[in-house]
Amino acid sequence: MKVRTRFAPSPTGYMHIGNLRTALYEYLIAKAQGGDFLLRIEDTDQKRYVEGATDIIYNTLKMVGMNWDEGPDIGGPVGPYVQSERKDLYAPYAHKLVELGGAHYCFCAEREKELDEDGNEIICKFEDPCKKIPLAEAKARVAAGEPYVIRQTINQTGKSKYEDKVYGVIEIDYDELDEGVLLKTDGFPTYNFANVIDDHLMGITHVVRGSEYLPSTPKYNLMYDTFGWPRPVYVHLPPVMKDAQHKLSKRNGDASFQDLLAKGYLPEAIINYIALLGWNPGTEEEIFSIKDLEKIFSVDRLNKSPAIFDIIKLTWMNGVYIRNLSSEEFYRLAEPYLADLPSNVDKKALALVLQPRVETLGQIREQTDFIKELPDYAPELYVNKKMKTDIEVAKAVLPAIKEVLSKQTEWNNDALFAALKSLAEAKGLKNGQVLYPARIALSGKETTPGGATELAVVLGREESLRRIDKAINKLA
RNA sequence: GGUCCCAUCGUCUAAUGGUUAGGACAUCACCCUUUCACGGUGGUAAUAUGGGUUCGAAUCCCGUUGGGAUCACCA
Repeated sequence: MKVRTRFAPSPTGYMHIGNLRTALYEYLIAKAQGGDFLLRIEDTDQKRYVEGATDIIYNTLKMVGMNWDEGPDIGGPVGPYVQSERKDLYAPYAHKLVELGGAHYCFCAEREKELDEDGNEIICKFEDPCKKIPLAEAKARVAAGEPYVIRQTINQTGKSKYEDKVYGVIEIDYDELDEGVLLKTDGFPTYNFANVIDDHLMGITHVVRGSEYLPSTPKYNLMYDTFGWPRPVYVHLPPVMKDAQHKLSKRNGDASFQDLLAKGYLPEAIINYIALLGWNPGTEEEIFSIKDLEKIFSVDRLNKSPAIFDIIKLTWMNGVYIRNLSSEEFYRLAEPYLADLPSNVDKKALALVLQPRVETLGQIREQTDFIKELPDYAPELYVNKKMKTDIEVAKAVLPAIKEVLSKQTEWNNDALFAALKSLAEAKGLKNGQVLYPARIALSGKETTPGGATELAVVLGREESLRRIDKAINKLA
């Protein structure tokens, strides 16, 4: 049977990392077996709907190359793919489940959380009195227009059992299971119910979701069984954590895909990194495109313990992707970050020296701020033991540098480097004793994208000479 | 609190009864170098804990500890 998986987000805001990773694994499980990946929007909670959220979902998936085979925008044989558009479809199944003895009508008021004297929530299992109402009587009340919900009926005793692809056999006592609402007063299904119906109707073979559903899965199985439908293969995923205690969450502004993009992370790097958060290929390679992953992904190598999201390793990996870019491609990506530099700056030359030096595009700004304006720097910057330079050396050599540079006709890196190198030889100095002071005079910074002559090329002749002049005056 | 799940370097992970417990990020040192990076080489660093089973345990079993999840007319 052809593998079919689905990504079923609710449109409640931006895409957070844990969500994206779930989508990725769903996509890969399907693609690794030549199966279909579907997109379904779960908007049964009208209160939480956020305008524009579905576009974020579409854009994110497209940007990272997770193309869906069926979905709200492109349709498919088992649509519609938005739950609110499927609304009328659920109630008949709910009523059918009542007939089959898997559910019952309930007329209780909405449950409110009870708190004890310390303000802690009292946890107790809900015993639904409506379960005992004879079906005929319940139907009469429904027919009379009394508001009702349909609640799952759980009469089984003993242990429920199922196998999860990553966690193995899970056994839970039926006693622990709550008789949850399936169809709400407003006629909408709850997530629990809509999921079962949709997954079955859409022919989903592998249900992939967070491990928080591990304890409630027996309830789903009960419904599949009562309807006489085959249970899907379950793949529960451990959470992505912010630290040892906390899950990465939408609240508290934890990194979302959009945040990372804004900071200059590449979609390819993000996908590569999160693929490895909870899965490994079994080899020592770790740089993979999504196409590579489609070939090698396997559920067997999924991990069951939570993984902490480590932005430092992501940053390193992003650097790898940046360095692997062609210089043209890097320039294209870097250009927006170079936009407010003076017009005389040779941005292409600058991009060339920047590429091996940044790990995110966002770092371009901080590395190039000195170009627009020479920062006010301390003379002590001229002191460097390894280069054997200090303020006196700088004082002596800067005027000579100025003279050489002002005579320079060819203003490119090789020519400038040759000129300064012969200056050092003529003066009996080490290269560093000329180049280090020149670099400081040009940038006013301890670390810079490139050496002295590279900076001179970027700044241009006029600005370079002006800055060296300024340095001479500063030290005088 | 009941139930379920998890536990290897700081982090991501490999090792499915026999390895000097491997790799990557981070960190440290050195080399390269026109600073800083990049690149190269090397180092520090882990099986939570106590019992079993076994010739042999990170690996299997039990307890302990620690952490997470779940118990909504949210998904």
